[in-house]
Formats: sequence, C-alpha cells, structure tokens
Amino acid sequence: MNSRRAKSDGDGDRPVISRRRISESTIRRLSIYYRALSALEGEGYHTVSSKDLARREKLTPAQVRKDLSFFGSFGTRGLGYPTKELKTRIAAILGVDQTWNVGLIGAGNIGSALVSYKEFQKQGFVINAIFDNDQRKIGSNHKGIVISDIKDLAAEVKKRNIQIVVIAVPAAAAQQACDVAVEAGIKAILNFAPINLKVPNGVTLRTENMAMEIEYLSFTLTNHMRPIPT
Amino acid sequence: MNSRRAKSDGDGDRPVISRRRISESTIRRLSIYYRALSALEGEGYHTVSSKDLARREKLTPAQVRKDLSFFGSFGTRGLGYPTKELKTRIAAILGVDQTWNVGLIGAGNIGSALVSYKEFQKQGFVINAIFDNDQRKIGSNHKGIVISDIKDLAAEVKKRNIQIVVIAVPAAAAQQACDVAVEAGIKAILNFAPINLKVPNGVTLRTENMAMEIEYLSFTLTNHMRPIPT
DNA sequence: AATTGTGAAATTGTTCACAGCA
DNA sequence: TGCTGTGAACAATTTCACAATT
Repeated sequence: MNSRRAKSDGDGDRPVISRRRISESTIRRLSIYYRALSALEGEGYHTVSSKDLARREKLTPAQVRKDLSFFGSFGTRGLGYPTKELKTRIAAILGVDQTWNVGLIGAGNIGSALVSYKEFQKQGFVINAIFDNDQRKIGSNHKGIVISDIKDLAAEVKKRNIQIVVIAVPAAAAQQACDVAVEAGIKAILNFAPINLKVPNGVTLRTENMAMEIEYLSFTLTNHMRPIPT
Repeated sequence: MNSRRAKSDGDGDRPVISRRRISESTIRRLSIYYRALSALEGEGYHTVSSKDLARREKLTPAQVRKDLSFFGSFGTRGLGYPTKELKTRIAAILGVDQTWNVGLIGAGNIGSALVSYKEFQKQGFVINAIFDNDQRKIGSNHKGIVISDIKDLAAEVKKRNIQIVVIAVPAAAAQQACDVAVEAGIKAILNFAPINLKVPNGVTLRTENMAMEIEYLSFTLTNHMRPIPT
C-alpha cells in the first residue's frame, strides 16, 4: 500500500518524502492544490479527480498525479481523491497543519501590510513579534503586538519559540537583519527586500521580489509577446 | 537607440529577441542581472565578467553567458562585459528604460504598501491611479493620488494611459477586478490575491502569492530538508 | 591569459500511455 | 468504465567544454 521505499539519502535514513528529490515546482504546486482543495471542499465535493484539479488550476492531470505520487498513494483508481483527506495529507506535507511563530523585522509599509495579511493567519503563520531599529517605533504597539528593538531579537526568538523570520526592511539594511536572524538560530527566512541575501547552509531563504514580477510584465509588453504560460 | 526591430509575431520575421522562445527563468534572471549591474556600477566597476555576476548572484558563469546570448553579444572575449552598457541593454530588453503608468485596484493594506514601494518607482513603474469600491475611500487622497471608483477604471485607464494594473483586493473580489481591467483593454496584470485568475489570451498575468512562499519555508522546516538551491 | 559565445552533453522536469484496480 | 500510479518518452533547461577573440 504505502509505496514508500525508505531510502537512504547520503548516509542515514531518510524520510517518507524522498529517494528522489522533490523539485521546487512540485512544492509550489502542492500549495496550489491545497488552496484548490480548500475551495472544492467548501463547494461540497467529496471526491476530486486529477482532471478536476488540473482544469481548475490550468495544469495537466498527469502533472497532478505525478506530484502527488512523490508523497504516496492518496487516490482510488476509478474514483479520484477524497477531497478532505487529500487536503489533510497535503497540509501535513506542507506543514500547515500546525502553527508557526513568525517574527517580522521591519515595521514599515510592507511589514504593516503583512501583519494584517489574512492568508498568513489562515494558514497558521502567526506573527507574534515585530522588530525595528527605529527608536521612535520601538515600544509602540502595532495591531496588539509590541514592537521590540532588533537587539532583542535573539531573546524574543527564544522566548516566543519563533521559527520563521520575515524581513521587510529596505535593501540596504536587509543583510544585517538577516545575519541577526541567522545568529539567533532561525532556519527559515522570507525576504521582501530586493536584494540577494547570503545565508549559511542549512538556512532556507525565499525572496519575494515584487519588482521582478512587474519587470516581467514590462518585458512582455515591450516585446509584444504572448505570455509564457505559467 | 531603441533597438527594437519591429517584428511580426506568428509567421513573418522575428525580432531580436527570439526565434527561440525565451524562458521565464531567463527573464527572471535578467531582472537579477539588472539589479546586480546597478550595484556594480555604483561600486565603480567598468567591466564585469560572467564569473563576477555569477558569484554575486549564486549562479553559474555559463548560465549568465547563455542568458545574455539569447539577446545578442554584449561582451568582449578576454575582457568581460562593459557594466554600464550591459545595464542599458538589459534595461531596454526588460522595458525599464521607460515609464509605465500603473493603476492599482484596492486601497487596503497591501495596496497602500505598494504605493510607497520605492523599488517600483525607481524602475519607472508609476502608480498614478488607485481604484476601490468602498464609498468611504473613494474621493480621498492617498499619497497625493485620488482614489477613484472602480466603475471609472476604463475612463481613467484611457485618460492616464495606464498600461499595467496591480490587483490588491481580497481573493473574493479579485476575479471581478481582473475582468474590469481586461475589459478596459489592459494587457498586463500583477495579482496579489491568493487565487488563480482567469484572463483571456493576449493578457499577461503574474500572481505574487506570499502565502505560497511561506508555505515553502514551512515545508522545508517540516521535512528537515536542505533548502533546494534557488 | 582571460573570458566570451555556443554547440553538444547532461540533467531536470513534464507529458504520454497504459497496466492495475475499484 | 473511469481514473490512479508510474515507467518510459519527450521536452526544456542547465552545464560542459572548447574554439574564437582580445
């Protein structure tokens, strides 16, 4: 049943997920499936086929099945996937079946927007600490969260068991903020500054570069191109 | 020197850029090179090699050369690329050598943050219209830009020659906002709502999904994985 | 001596196509 | 019959490796 052939991945044992390295695109699509399943569940579908998911998200059915197959066999031949259960499984794979404590560095425009961003909260990402280096902001209260001095980051990370740090400071200050987070033992960083940060091995960094996306649009407009299907 | 050699798109001749389809990843990296070159120029480098660029952005030299080669031969063997000129060339390719008029739909948290986002302005993306459907917001002034009723979007698009629309409304309202933009003739849309929007052929849509990025982090933390190099 | 530009090779990712099951 | 799960075929992307050039 569980076609999981435990595999060794270098040396020791290796988990569930593996033998083959899961690609970044597969993980991204898992997020997509998760959101689609939430919607489908709300629409009353008890069962969903790879075709349904594919049509809804503009992918191919084979792609959906292949992605899911890396993690196990969740479907029933002839029937499809049980909506609710598949959603639960994907939530477990993505780790959104738990709460993550998130620290935010930077209480500026983007930072403020993120504190109110519903989608984070809905998925269990709870911002419970905000850091800044502006003395005028420190000590003040933002949506019920006190803004701390970035100097106290390590202490707060420990005290509040913060696992993820979001960087929302200007580009010039971003590497320093990143270093502070790494120094405090953080292993996952989401960066909104338009700059390539350096992190040591073992720390996962994702950079959300909004300028890059709008430049892509400008490229297609400039070159009269048909959009490259995403 | 607008090096844009007009091209027909389907049968006839094909431009500079092309004959081979430029991949999305190449375009993204062009944005990266552009930013790196701006920095290098500021640091006083007159010349830069593919190796320099690669090291700086954690890519391979071959990748840099291959990407650039799709658009022409900008370098000198033995020497490298002229920093300033390469930057100018890439700016022309990306279309950031001109000003783009951007309309923003949604005057909420994310929308407000975008209006103040320096990186957009720096690259020539000027938000000069804001739309909302909340009567309390309409008519008020946000950073010098009057908030208009979304009903007037088509008229404003025409009047202000708006070429790009940014959607920053809740997921439930996003498709409708998108339809309005498409109806007004917009060909490039940047969407911040966590939902897969439908657009007709000929319209380029990019979706910036912040939840997806943080879920990726949660995945790596959950699975004790080494980060997949980006 | 150094570095580009680029075919060819290697790798990675996607789609096909079909056996296996419900 | 319908749809999953998956190896094999195919396609796209990246890296290699080297001739060309300064």
